Amino acid sequence: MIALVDVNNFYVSCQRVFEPQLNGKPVVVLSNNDGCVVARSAEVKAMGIKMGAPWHQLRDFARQQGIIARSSNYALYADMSHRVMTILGRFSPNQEIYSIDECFLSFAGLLQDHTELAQTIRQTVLQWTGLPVCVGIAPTKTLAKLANHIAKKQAPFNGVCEWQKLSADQQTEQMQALDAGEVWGIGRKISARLAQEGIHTIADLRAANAELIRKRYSIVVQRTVHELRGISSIEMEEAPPDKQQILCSRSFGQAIYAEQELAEAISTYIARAAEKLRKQGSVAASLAVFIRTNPFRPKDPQYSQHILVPLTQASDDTLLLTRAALWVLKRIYRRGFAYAKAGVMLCDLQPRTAVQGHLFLQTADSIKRAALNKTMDDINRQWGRGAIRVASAGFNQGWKMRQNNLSLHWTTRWEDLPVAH
DNA sequence: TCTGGGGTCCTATGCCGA
DNA sequence: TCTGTCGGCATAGGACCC
Repeated sequence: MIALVDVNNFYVSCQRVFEPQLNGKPVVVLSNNDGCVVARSAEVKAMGIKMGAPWHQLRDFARQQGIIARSSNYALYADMSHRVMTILGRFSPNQEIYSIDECFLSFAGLLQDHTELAQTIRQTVLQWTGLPVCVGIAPTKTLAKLANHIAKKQAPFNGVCEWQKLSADQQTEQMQALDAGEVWGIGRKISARLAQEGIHTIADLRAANAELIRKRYSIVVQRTVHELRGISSIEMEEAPPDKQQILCSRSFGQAIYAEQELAEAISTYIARAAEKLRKQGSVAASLAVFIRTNPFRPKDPQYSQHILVPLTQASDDTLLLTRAALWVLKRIYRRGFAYAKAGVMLCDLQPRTAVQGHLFLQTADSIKRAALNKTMDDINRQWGRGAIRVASAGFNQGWKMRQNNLSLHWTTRWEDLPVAH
């Protein structure tokens, strides 16, 4: 049996832990650059505001309705997530952290009543972190997700839905009441196609011909059908696999024109990506850079370009990767465009231990260089990101993203530590 | 003025050599 | 030698997730 534990309105709930005056009020958290709505409190959902809605279109309405906005504070969410996951890990020997706010726990071989245990989990997480969670329990991951959804939406469940405790008729009723698009793995496109074939509800999808589904859609959708029938087809993952690619991209606070400014942004992103790369002990054998104008302003001249280049030797060195990325930037940069976004991607990742030496490359400095990178990582960990950086990352950074409603870093910065009176 | 960021997996396609 | 086929591989793009 598998439990899915999920924090309700995670980002909003994190904000409320440290700003209790936000409880009961309509609150949204905005994406990077204060672009669109990425988390909504129950009050905001009730107003019909959609996930992903552009904030600039909502601002007037929000002001009228008294909606409170916060810029996203990822340092806070990452830290709170870590606390929640650590607590949840105590309840099962087998935990798969699926995203920043949810994880699967294996309840296999557990003697205790599952619903009781899930209630204990809810109380513990709430008491120790201040965050509300709901739990879905079922024989497959897809059903556990569905049960979690039901636990969240239907008050009588009191935050926990154990699928097996519903009768067959109740299970069917629940599935008939929900659109197929609510199922984990069925997105907008596939649910639209399913609807054309008369498959509207989850019950319809469960009853569909799995072989036909495989032919018309994909093996992924077929697995989902099996999972809905209680046949486990998506396994628990013990350890998170190493990343296959590492991407860092941002929209700019305002449009930028100069190659110099793009170079600063690219340097900053490479430094961040390389840091992640070193953290997982990998090296990158190729690297991509992209820049683009704002596609939401079709009347402006548009330009979007990216190039992927192989590196002579796979590396995790910030300086080397920066040099390569700036070289690529020179190739794709065109004057006269209003650039809105840029990014870098590190690809063809390999374990550092598996790197092949290069016959013609000097590596005399490589040990020194590794030490330098480690020192930079140490300094930035202790003093905050960007405390030490490559000069090409610049010092003005006029392209930095907007964060007009950023809260304090209550749990990760000493000077922001809340004071109790 | 103002529309996120970071991933994964799968399929289709085209090329190459056997 | 020519032609057809097939599997493997790389790549691009689409779909999904949060």
